[in-house]
Amino acid sequence: MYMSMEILCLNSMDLQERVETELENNETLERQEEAAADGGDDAAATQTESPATEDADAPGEVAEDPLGSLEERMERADRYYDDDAPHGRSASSYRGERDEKLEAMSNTAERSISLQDYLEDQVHMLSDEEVLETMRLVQARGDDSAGMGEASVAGATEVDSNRTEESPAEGHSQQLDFSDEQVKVVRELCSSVIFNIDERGYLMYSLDEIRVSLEPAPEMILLEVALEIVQDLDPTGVGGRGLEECLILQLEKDRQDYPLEERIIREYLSELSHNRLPKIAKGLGVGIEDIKDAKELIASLNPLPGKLFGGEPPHYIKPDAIAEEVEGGYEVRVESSYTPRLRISPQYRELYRQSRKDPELKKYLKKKLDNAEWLVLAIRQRQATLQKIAQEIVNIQSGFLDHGISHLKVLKMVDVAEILGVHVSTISRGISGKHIQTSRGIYPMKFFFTGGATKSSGDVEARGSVIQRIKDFIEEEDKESPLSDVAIVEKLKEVEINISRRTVTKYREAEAIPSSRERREY
DNA sequence: TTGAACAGCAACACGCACGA
DNA sequence: TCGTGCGTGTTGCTGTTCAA
Repeated sequence: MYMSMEILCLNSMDLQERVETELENNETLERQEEAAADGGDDAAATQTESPATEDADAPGEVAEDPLGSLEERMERADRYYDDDAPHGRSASSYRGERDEKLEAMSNTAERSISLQDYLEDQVHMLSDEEVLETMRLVQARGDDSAGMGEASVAGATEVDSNRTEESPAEGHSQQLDFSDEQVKVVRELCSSVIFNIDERGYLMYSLDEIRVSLEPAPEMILLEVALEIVQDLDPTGVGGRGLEECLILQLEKDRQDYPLEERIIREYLSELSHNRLPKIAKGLGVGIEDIKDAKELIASLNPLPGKLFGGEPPHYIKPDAIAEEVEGGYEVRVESSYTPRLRISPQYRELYRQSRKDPELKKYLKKKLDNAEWLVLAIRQRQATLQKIAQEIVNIQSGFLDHGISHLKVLKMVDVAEILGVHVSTISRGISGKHIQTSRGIYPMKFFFTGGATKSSGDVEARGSVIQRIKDFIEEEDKESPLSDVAIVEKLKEVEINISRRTVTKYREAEAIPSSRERREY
């Protein structure tokens, strides 16, 4: 049973892998479709001897086996799979109908281009003239800074100071000759800069650090040109050295002046994130309305431009069970189409029968056939157990399927275990890592097992339902005077849900709902 | 082979104190 | 007034062992 428990624990994708491994390692197992193509004929395989009786000394003396001979059991195992096809409907048509849905669920997305590749492509597309243009711009900025002297440098525009902060001296002393060689070097340095951009789209290291990491170390002004080029690429904001520069770059790209927004980003970003608008207004000496407008514009910027690209490939889930609506209820079908349909090879059965004179071969074949039989039956048992558990879950949580999260009921594994008459560990292993497809989407089976809060009436409300109530309260609150967590506790008490303020706070945080201060609209 | 019993662990819920 | 951190008790899940 340990072994069948092992099969029960596997989700459909792991089971598929396990079956493939078994097919590779056990020649007595074969796919049914392969067998059909080979013209395999089970009926031709006559029962002449069974491994269950092989050890009996006297011929014809059959050891008692309540399950019957191994071959009988093998035949049964094969029939189990034959029975798997829905009755009254050909397996092929049935499969054909759901193929589309399954394909939609399991198809793999085209590999998305990485941010680095996207940026590199844009650099390759740049003409030499565009590179030279940026070189002239950076050179002019350096000349201006040098001309203004130290006092003037301090008064230079914030953006310029931001862009040259890495190299206050080099910009003045270094000169560009605008040669083809320098253009080529700048292009190479663009690749170095791009290489040091993280998945957020931010430059991970200072230009100084990047410079010393290169062999030979390039002139700083060329590295500045490279960064300038990269920061001008799409997506806007890429190559910023932190959130502040990232946002400023996006404002600049708009080719309009946003002095208030820039000051807020530079001086009050932390206050802005905590919605402390009055403090910002007071600090900048402007009206709250202006701050609100500025906040709206800043909120429209993308703080993580790199997140639009690549990253981890999406994780596709193959549901292990599918809940389908039937007249007035839900019916669960365990999804078995990902796992090859198995059977025990008639050729090896025949070989086993003929191996009487070769004890070594016979012993070997018996072991393989036993394993094959066990696997076929264990998979069958897994399907049955999974079907029962999933059906019970769907029966209990049908309110959720009909009406949504607010109707999710409190459900413990022990409840389902009691109903099905199995041990709680069977439920735990049965749902582990498995998903069920419902009309509301694909959910981990664990999702349906949830604790909750006890109401004063003695009823229990599921955690998800309590969270939904909190969300509803917040949705309806006066935005100028949002509900504090204590106020939410009081409102929950009105509907007989008694949980502490701390619990409300935890729920709110889990749902990434801002605090009342942060929600307040001025 | 099955499931009961147990221990270990993690998550949850709570109270309290403290600081903004 | 509210958010946050910490310590503690409770609950449920999981892994392991062992007896029937």
